[in-house]
Amino acid sequence: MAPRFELLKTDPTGARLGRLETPHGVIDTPAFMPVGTAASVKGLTQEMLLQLGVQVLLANTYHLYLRPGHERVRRLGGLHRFMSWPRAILTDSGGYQVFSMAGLREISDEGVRFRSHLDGAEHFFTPELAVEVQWALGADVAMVLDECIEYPASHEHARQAMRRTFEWARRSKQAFALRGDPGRQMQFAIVQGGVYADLRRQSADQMVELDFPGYAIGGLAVGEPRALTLDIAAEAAARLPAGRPRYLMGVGKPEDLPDYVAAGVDMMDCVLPTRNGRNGCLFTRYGRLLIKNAAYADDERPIDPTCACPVCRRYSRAYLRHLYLANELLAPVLNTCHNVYFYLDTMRQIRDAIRSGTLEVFRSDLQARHQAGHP
RNA sequence: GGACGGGUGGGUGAGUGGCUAAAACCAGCAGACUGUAAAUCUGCCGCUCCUUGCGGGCUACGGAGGUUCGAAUCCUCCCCCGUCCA
Repeated sequence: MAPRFELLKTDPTGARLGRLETPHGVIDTPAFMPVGTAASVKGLTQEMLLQLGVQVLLANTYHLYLRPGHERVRRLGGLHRFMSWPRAILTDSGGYQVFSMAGLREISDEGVRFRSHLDGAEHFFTPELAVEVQWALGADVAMVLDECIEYPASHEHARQAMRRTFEWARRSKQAFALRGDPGRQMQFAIVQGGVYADLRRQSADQMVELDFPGYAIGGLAVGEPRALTLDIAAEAAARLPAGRPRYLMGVGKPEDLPDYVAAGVDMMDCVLPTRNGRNGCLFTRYGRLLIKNAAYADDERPIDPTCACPVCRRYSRAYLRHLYLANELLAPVLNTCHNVYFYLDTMRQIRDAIRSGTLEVFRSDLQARHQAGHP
């Protein structure tokens, strides 16, 4: 299979410009992927996502396995058809749920025993099952099951999780090979190792040895200081082959995105634009804006006067504040729309900056704006 | 005119002698949120003072007075509101 990732340019900062081909269209990288855990980016319709220019979104293997069930999705023609999404989908494996549902699961080398948060039923998740589910869903990019650990964690604990994640990656690759149609789906490995640089290097080397079409860096942004996130991400990224896409999982704040890109990351995803939008936190070039603040009660300006999104073109802060306080359904919709646009637009600007060799300028401008705050 | 029931902090509404500046919820104010168990969660929410502390002072449960070491809670009178009987 010919490599589908094309590296167009590498910036002196380490930032990369590229494109990833999938059965459902091209992903221009560096890319931001909105999170649609349950086959829905909360608050937005697929039509809105298309209009915003989303090229790829995330869905979650574990959640869709529980509900509506991967076999049902398969019968209904696969996830793209089921949710009427024509572009690319990357499914997370359920490894994050190992972390986030720590109270509801028991982990062993064989796999993870989950107690469903929906009905309490037990489910045994294995690397092989994660492959099977993602195959049934028909994701363009499938992630291997990994063990995402908490922060802080001891070196020994991180080493164990790294070891297990490697073993699972090996099994995942084997299970994936049995499917026999690598043109339909790409499988990405996940580097673990906590915040320990030696483990990260080791984990990356191991995964590269197994040879995957793409590599993710997982287990970060789980509570550690941001500088550490960046250091470890860069440490891991540096070990990964230049010709393969690199996906930093679960990041980040908008002002940090260019830093991750400069660390050599090609893909990112994060719930911040969607979740924070629902919670009234709007991202702008000048930093966060909490729309419920009394200061905006009579403010006729848009969220961000320099933003070209459908929300900023039409609605005032005063109105958006009213919607939020009144608990109107439009509030999360409009807030999420703005935030997702903002993330995508930031990535667009980052790609432009790499192309024109001005990423450093972009970064310092961004930093200056954030320090200055809202005008 | 009579018989019951009721008047509590911005709202609804607990609380029947001290642990009560007074539950809970709502509203309001502020903050958090990083591969989504999140349209969620946290803090503040009578006034005031400062050496910001499980700190001091003041005011407060319709009104006035009383009983008591101590009252939103008990007693008396009055004023409102609701229901029913005349």
